[in-house]
Order: sequence, then structure tokens, then C-alpha cells
Amino acid sequence: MSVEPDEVAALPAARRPGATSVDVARLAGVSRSTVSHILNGQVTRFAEETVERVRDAAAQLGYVPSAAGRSLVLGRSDLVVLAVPNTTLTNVQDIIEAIASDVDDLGYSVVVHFDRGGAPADNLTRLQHVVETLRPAGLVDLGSLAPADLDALEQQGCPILSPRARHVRGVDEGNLAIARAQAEHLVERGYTTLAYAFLVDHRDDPFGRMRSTVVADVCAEYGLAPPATLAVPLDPAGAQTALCEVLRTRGRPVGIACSNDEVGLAVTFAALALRAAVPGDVGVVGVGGGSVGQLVVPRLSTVGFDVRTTVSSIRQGIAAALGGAPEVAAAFPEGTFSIISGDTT
Amino acid sequence: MSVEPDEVAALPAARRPGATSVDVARLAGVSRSTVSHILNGQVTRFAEETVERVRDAAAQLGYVPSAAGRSLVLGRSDLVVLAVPNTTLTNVQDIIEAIASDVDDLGYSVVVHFDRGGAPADNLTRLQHVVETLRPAGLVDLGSLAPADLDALEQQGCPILSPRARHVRGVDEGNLAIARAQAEHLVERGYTTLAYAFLVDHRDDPFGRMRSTVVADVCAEYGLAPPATLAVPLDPAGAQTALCEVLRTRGRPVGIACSNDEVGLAVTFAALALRAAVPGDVGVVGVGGGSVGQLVVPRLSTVGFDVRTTVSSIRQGIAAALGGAPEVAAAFPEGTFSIISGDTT
DNA sequence: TTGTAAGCGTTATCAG
DNA sequence: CTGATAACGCTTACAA
Repeated sequence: MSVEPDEVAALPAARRPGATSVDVARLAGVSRSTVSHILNGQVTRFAEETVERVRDAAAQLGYVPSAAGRSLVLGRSDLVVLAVPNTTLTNVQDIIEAIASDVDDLGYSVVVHFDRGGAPADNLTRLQHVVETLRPAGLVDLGSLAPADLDALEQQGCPILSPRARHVRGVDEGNLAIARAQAEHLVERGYTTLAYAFLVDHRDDPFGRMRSTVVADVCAEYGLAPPATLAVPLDPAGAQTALCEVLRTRGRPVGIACSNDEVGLAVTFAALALRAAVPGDVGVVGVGGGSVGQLVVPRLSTVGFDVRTTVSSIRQGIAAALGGAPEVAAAFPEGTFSIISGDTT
Repeated sequence: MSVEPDEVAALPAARRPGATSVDVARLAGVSRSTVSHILNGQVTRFAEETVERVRDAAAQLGYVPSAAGRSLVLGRSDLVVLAVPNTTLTNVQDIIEAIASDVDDLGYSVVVHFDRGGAPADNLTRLQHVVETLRPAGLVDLGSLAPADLDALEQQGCPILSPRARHVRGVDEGNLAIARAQAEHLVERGYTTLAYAFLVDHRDDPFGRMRSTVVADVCAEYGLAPPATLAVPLDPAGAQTALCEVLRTRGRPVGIACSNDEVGLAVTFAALALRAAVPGDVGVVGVGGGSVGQLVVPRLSTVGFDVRTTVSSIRQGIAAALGGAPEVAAAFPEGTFSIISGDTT
């Protein structure tokens, strides 16, 4: 955490408001353009000694090129905008951190843009404004944007770095796989009445909507009644109320696909509090596979996925666009999403 | 999520690579400087009609000032760097989102900078590089930086927007309050042997270190033996192993202060699996008060705090520095941190 | 009340 | 191999 005072003081040589390329040029006894060329890797075409001198001078002055200057002349900045959906994604922190880390390594910085509750069009407008102002090197979408939105952004001259998920009837591949895994698992376990549990109050939850649609599709395939839906708050009393209502209208047994592991826990412990058998009367399957569901008793059945795997295609997209790595397939590898069978189904 | 195609197309009038202030000036029949003045609020000194014309022209062209141009001439960008510590903070997502939202409303954008595992000095270096490159309008620190680091950054010309926490013996006020609340609660409940449970593998956990120090202080105050420490992984088997070791060396009963609620749950269910009484043989208190600990049975005792309260001083600092709001006291209001008494103590 | 002109720090083009 | 020179888009004295 703390750093030795000497260390701090010693970092870049004393330098009040930042050296510019002019300073470096002067110190090295060359021109600004030479400095620019050399510092940007056009090394081969210069005399060894000149290169040396320029590099020394830059190091000595602690010269750091100004992003503003670069951006102005290049027409785009070294920023990458990260659009984060307004959803309780599993592990958003980890996802953001992983992406930021990659972007960082490529010499870019991440600007976060959170979707807010409210009209999707407003969010798009805000995002477009940011894009126009910052002229970023690219945009990474974590799922808040529809294909049309991405098209619009791209036409505005902002490259989309995240792989475009194929949307089928408005549902992307990942959410499709997750919800299908949940529903089919419940059916396999013998549940013939299904339900989908949203997290209450998450104002505009695109992922939840997609997934409940998929669960409904699966029900139709198997000739089951359309799933009930319930809005579960993350407190015991509220969860019990919500669950009660479903049990009343749909009877038992009922298999409940939950929008995440926390909701899964809420439903599970609500059922137990209501003296319903889990599994048996109530089957519960979450999403995430994060540790918390696996720590408690009963252990939560859930759809697990490795954040790294899920994010890796995004990271590859970034590396491809920004770092010149080879482009890669966008599809999730087989087995990215898999049922972790716990004690609740 | 999706937006009507017409809506998208209609947004800014057709405009390929962005209109500049010259375009606006031409359309309005004035000079660039007039445009600049008017669009930056120097409205009073111009003829009503001119102001109108300029604004119309800007709107019509969908003119958005280039951040690069502004930054270059102003010497600083409209970016705010957010330094995030390498810790399992409770609700980092919410914190980042809240701050980003505020910053956004003030017309700035948030650049995230995550601390990584590894030498603190390396992180500082990376951060300094970002600051020198971006010349941000300010920096918000979520806890990764020592006072000396902040001084260094500030001397580099980067305003620190987050209130500087008073560090006493290297521990900031918040962590002090949290750990003290944990320890004193356990003592009150009759535990005379305490322990501190870290989350395993969190490479460099400054908050955990601070808090275990505080727990040790409290032990000393009450004339108790120094606390044991244990590293708890978030899986049942590993947690049981860790807990077993403590029970072996320290006996029972033992009161365990945990670095967060997940660790608290891991310890709680590990104890139950080991046929230890909770509470009784093992007392557990977490930190966070997030929903998950309150959903399960037994309900976790924890130190709760409202994210909004905790973050509000930071937000006020931002508003003060960037938005011209009045400066405010940095201290946490009374009762920001309070024990939520559950079934585990 | 409005326009002119200079300069912020960088990179690209082209001439030497 | 190296160096002028010209943008890039914006703000801001200062001049009219």
C-alpha cells in the first residue's frame, strides 16, 4: 500500500508540468519530428546513436506524450469505452477488471459507461455523446446494446471491439444457453410446472427478459404450460411472499429458474421457511456458479460458467482490433455453460 | 433495449465525421470564437439573436466539441480517473456505478484504473503514467492509495477529488470503525478468543491487513491474547480445513471476524459441518450486510453499512471540485457502520 | 458586440 | 537519415 518516500520522489526527474517533445528534442539535439518518429518505433531508419540520444533524453525528462495532442492529430483517442448493462451481471467487477487489464496492457485506457434505468434511447444518446466527444479507439459492449445500436455507433466511426453476439429473436447466444440449461435441467429432474424468478426492482433487466422468454420456449417444446414469473426481493419475508403466490396459483411441485444465484438462495430459503420440500415441492436452479451458492446448505443447483471463458472472446476481439492479434470465432466454446448439480433440484 | 430505426437515424443530422466549430460558425454566419464563447456560457455579452443562431446551428449540425481539442488547449481533460483497490470490496460495482453516474452528470467521464496484484509501487507507476498521459481533471481514490501516493499525484498536478481519509497508524477511519465494531461485538457476546479470517488468495489485501491490525488492538485493550488469523477459501472443504486448524490451536469458543460476508458464510457453514455450535463454539461476524448473508439460515451477523452513505462523501468531494458545490466534512456520519445482529453470534 | 490570431503537443508529408 | 512545415479543433487574449 504505502511506498517509500524516496521511491516516489525518485520516479521521474523533477519536472513541474510535464516535458513536451520539444524539450526532448532540444535535449537530444534533434527536431521534434525525429523525436516523434523514434519514440513511435520508426527506429530502423535512424542512426543508432540518435535513437539512443533521444531515448535517453526522453527518459531523463520523464517525457510522456500528451494524449490530447495525439488524439487531436490522429482523430481518435487511446480510450476504449466499456458499455455496462443495467443488470446484476454475475461478477461484473471481475469482468470489468479483466477487460480493463487487457486494454491497459495494449496501452489504452478504459472509460466506463453504465446504462441507467430509464429509456434505452436515453442511454444510447448518452453513449453516443460520449463517443462523439471522446472519439475512442473502440467500444466494448457487455450486453446493453442491440445490434441496431451497435450499427449506429459503428457508422459514427467507432469500432465495435466486442464480438457481435448473434441475436435470435432478440436473445443472444449466451442468455439462450443459460436459460435453456436451466429449464431443461428442471424438466429432466421431473418438474412439469416451471417458473422464472426475476430479481425485483431491477428496473430494466434485458437479460432477465430474454431468459424468461427462453424458458417459455422450452416449456412449449415439452408441451408444458407457460412458466409463471415471480419478482423476488432479496429479503426473506419478501421472497416468501413472492414464492407463496406462485405455490398458490401453480401448486406443487414447481421448478424455478432464477435470474442469478442470490435470487436462487432467496427462493430456496423461502421455500424451506414455508415448509416446502427442496427439492421435491420446489426445485431451484440459479445462474452464476459463484462461490456463495456452493458454500451454504443446501448447496444451490446452478448454471455455472467461467468468467474467463465468457469474457475471453471479448478479450480476443480487443486484442485483434487494438493489438493486431488474429481475429477469432465469436461463438462460445462447447461446455461454457454447464449445470452444477447441487441439493436444490 | 432496442431502438426504433427511425429514431437512430434521426438523431444528429447526417454528418459523417463530426462537425467542428468552424462548421457551426459558417452556418451561423459568425466566427469560431463567437461560437466558442456562446457555447461555453458567455451568453450575456452577445446579442440574443446571435446566441440563438449559434445554438441552432450547433444543434442542426449535431455539433459536439472534441475532447481532444479542449484538453489540448485547457491543459487538462474532462476525464476523472477512478483508482480501484485490489480487494473484494463490498459492492464495488455499485460504488463505481454511483460515482460514474455523478461524474457523468457533471460532464466528465470516468476512466477506471484497477490495482493489480504485485508491488504497490508498480501500481503507482502505472497510475502515474495514466495521469501524465491523460491529464485528468481529477482522481478519485477508493482506498488503494497511501497518503504519500496521493501527495505525489497532487504535486503532479492532478487534483484528488476523494476526501483524504485520516489514516491513524496506517488504518483509515472506515476500516477502523468496521473492524472495531466486529471485535467489540464478539467480545460483548462473550468471546475471549478472537480470530481474523482473510479471504485466501487475495494477493494484496490492504483492507484485510488494516482490519486484522485493529482486531489485534482491540484484543490488547481487553487483555485478550492476540487474534489468530486464518485464510479462508470460498469452498466448503477448504474453509473447513482452515477453520479446523484454528479450533485445534486455539480451542473453543472462538469469535471470528471475517473480511466480508462471503467469508463469513464459508466459516459459518464450515463450523456447522464440523459439528461445532454456531454460535457457542464459533461466533462469526462478517462485513457488508449485503443481502446474501441475511437470506440464509443461520442468518449471518455482520457489520452493515449503506453503500450510499459510505460513498456520499466521495460524491460530495467530486461535486465540490468539479461542480462548484460547497466543500463538506470528510468524516463518516455517526452510525454509518452498525452491527446487524444475526444468528451467528 | 464580434472578429483575428496565436498556440496547446502531436503526427504526417515531403523536401533536403 | 533528418528536419521543416502543416494540420488537427479548440480557447482566449486582444484588437476592431
